[in-house]
Amino acid sequence: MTGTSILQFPVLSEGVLLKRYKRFLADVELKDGQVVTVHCANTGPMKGVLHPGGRVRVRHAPSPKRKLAWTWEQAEIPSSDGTLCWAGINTALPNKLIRALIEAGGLKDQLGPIKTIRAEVPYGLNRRSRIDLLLTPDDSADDQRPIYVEVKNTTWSHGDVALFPDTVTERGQKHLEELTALLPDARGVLVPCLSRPDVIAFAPGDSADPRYGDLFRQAMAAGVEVLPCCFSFYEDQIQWEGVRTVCPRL
DNA sequence: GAACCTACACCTTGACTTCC
DNA sequence: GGAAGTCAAGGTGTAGGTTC
Repeated sequence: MTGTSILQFPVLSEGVLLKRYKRFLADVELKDGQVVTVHCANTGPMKGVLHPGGRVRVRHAPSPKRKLAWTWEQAEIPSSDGTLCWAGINTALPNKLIRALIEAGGLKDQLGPIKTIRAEVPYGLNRRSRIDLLLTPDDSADDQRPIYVEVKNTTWSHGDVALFPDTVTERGQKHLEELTALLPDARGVLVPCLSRPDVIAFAPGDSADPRYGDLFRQAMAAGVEVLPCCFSFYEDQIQWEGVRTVCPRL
């Protein structure tokens, strides 16, 4: 079912990134010349996708509850083959994307038939962490263990290999340890959401966070499953490009 | 009991402040 | 100087209270 639309939404507006500042904010010049301040839903260093002067897509979502009416959703980036492609930068999107993918049966081969999906379920030490998705296998599944799914968004790449993290992430390290600790009573699944279509594999970003790389390899050796899911981004939808291979080390 | 609303916790990471 | 805590914006889901 690769190439099928997983999420659809109203057409995004296109503009040019002027500058990003205070990590949460960016100024974008829209096609009509209007300059708007947009919420940047990605507080990380955004390696590989932060290109002032480059084209971006933003969503208009005015609300009394929001200070900013615009949200930065996508950025045009140079792809591994030298052409241009669009990448998703909103870190809140991958959870929805992976949930929609599972509900559509896109990971049935890897996860088996699923009965229920719950989001943000407390788990881990003192239940102070929350797993992104907790899956309950269908009664017909061979493996009846609950499936804990941790989703990570990545836009960084080296050549055609996607990398995560792009900076030291203690939280990411903790998530790997907690996923490993769930074994063997449950299945622990790490889903790197590859928010760019030009990558063919996934590897841990050792150069950014060597400890994360070590924990990643330990987790895989212990039985944590890794399912890098690749997506392509359009102005009105997101399509699934399939599961990519895992390189334990770049 | 169902539906709705509100409050709260957590998630993302880096800059800044406070304290030892 | 280093460690720890706080804060920033917005989204999401859960828990609990209220209403019908």
